Amino acid sequence: MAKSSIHDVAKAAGVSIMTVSRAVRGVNGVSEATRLRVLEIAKTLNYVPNGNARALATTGSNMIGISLPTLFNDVFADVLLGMRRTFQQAGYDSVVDTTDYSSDGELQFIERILQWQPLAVILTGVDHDETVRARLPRANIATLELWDITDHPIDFCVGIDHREAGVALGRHLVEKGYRAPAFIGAPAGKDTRADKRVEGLVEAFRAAGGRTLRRISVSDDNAFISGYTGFEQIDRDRRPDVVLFLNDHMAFGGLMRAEQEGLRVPDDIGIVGFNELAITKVLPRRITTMSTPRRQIGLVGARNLLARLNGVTVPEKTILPCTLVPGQTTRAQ
Amino acid sequence: MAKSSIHDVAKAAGVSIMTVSRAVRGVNGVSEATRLRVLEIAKTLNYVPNGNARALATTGSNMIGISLPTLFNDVFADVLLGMRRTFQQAGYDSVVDTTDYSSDGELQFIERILQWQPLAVILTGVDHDETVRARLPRANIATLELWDITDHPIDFCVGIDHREAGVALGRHLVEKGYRAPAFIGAPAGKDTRADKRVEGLVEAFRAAGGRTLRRISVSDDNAFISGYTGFEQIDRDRRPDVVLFLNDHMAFGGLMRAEQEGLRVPDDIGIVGFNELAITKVLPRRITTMSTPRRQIGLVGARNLLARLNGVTVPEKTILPCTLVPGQTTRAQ
DNA sequence: AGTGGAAATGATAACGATAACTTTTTACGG
DNA sequence: CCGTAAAAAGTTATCGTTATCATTTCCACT
Repeated sequence: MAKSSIHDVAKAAGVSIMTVSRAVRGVNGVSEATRLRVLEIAKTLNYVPNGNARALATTGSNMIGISLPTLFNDVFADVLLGMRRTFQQAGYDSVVDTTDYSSDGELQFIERILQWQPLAVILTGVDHDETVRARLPRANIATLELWDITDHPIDFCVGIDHREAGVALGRHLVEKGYRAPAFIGAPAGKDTRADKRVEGLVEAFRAAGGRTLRRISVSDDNAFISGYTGFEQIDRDRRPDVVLFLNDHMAFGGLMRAEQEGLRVPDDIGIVGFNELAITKVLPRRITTMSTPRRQIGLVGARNLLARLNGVTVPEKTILPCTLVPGQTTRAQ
Repeated sequence: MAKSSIHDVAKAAGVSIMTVSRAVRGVNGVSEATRLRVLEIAKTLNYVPNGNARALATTGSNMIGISLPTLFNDVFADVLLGMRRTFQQAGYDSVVDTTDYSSDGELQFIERILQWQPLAVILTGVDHDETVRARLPRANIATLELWDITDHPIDFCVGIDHREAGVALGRHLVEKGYRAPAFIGAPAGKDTRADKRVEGLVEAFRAAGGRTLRRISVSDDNAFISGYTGFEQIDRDRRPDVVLFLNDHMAFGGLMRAEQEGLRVPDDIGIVGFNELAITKVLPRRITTMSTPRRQIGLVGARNLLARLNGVTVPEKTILPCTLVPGQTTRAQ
């Protein structure tokens, strides 16, 4: 069964292609009788409108391109969840791609997606290759930057203040008496959001006269494993009193390793995660973490984008609040 | 800066549009000098070829559509990992979408993706809406079914034998003396792969004269949480001696709940997962599970698909082996 | 029956690229 | 300096659809 075009349907139905076009789009200008007949024939012929021709003729698709660093992180799955559903209900198609945290990957995504004349582009974070900005003239393509914020977004952004989150976390730990922090996560420069949180941490600890934060980089794809192996790399002679992880899954991996090494948590060492991922809800001891409004970021981002597409002006910068979640993996006092 | 077409570039460069077309595609028939000049101008004009027009003119894109049930499952992230990289290196674009385990969602995916004249389509599982098969005439669109297997694939399939995995797991547990199994997972009919595993389990336990398997359905998006809440629903008066979960994350959630209820694992109750997800590698006690070759499924699938696209005949059915991983959450004897 | 106007239908020209063919230019040997 | 083949560049038709405008059909009302 070869693929049939609007032409074939028209011929089979004995009408012009315009009538078929109108019938399948459900627009006005066809009698109910012919519409039904045309749709009937279209179905038997297995007719599927050619999106390329359609997009070409109407100059512009209804597609929204979404770029994420990775799918191996519940954070982005969460963000995506609210978003895609919203777009779909509004009649837009969305296409997701991953960059594996490389700005080059992001650039490639942009180049690929722009070929399809998208209506909008959604990027993760606010730090991009210089070329990316140049390629996204806000006049033509609505651009949403998610998960991080900046005073000078390409178009507009919705996210959390990572630096501030780092500061808040750091101050909390300082209050609890911690003075020698370590951070385990992606290498500096890879995940710029994490870098900003680390900056905030450093500031908070420095203000309290604490020891310089030690940073340990790990690279395994999987968070549990990299948390575990990251913890192994801690210098046993100058052991930190608290270890902060890129996220809760890594923190859990680290926690497992700590216990295996015979360290008592939180007495010997504190463990801190980030994001308040679902796993923390099932553990007997809550991990100290920072709750981030991921679902909401997706929702607000999507809604703002829809508004923006309909010509409504939206705020350039939307900051959503995080909440500190004290747990039992850091000292009570 | 308005978007510019091949026309604008041609005019600016003082050549015909064909020359621009050849230059940007890097095909033969343009002198090195003009090519450079054209590319230079194209760059300054911010020219991006219109993929829609291109696909229309060449009748057919280089796009591969991938349908997955969800991104909230490391299994599919794993499968995807090897696949997309392979496609990208081979010069194909891939587009991922999720169905949330609904066959209607899958159908919608098909309808959407077919508009873009994809080169190939990748589906998860082998059980589809009747319409899906009709829409995918293997002559036109290569179709790969992943993660499950069947004797009559739409085109060809690469996966594991879920029923057999269930039987193997069941036999192992029977050997260990278990006779009263329960399964906690998605409602029957939602995840057909899980259903097949359950079938296998039922068979194995029945053959040993065990109690009928109890099935508990949970629906939370998150595996840790649904494992936890699923375990709560266990009938305390007729407690099973072993609980099998849809996957290791759910098993971990269940394990946490069991311990909170004061049950000793494995003495009071056995806990079994599936997939050997990364978290199992960091736990002090290994969860009894079944290791599945997810990465390999992605790789083999992708390679076969590439071969298929180049006219090579590939096997209709490729079964990859699973490995039982006995752990400490079931009795040793 | 005749007429005006709305509804239904059709014809034609884009949309932005590529394929296939034709024409012009270049290069080189005699 | 000519002839000729190869390389470079251009012309035209086409892909499948939609926008726009032109035409036909259908009714309701005088």
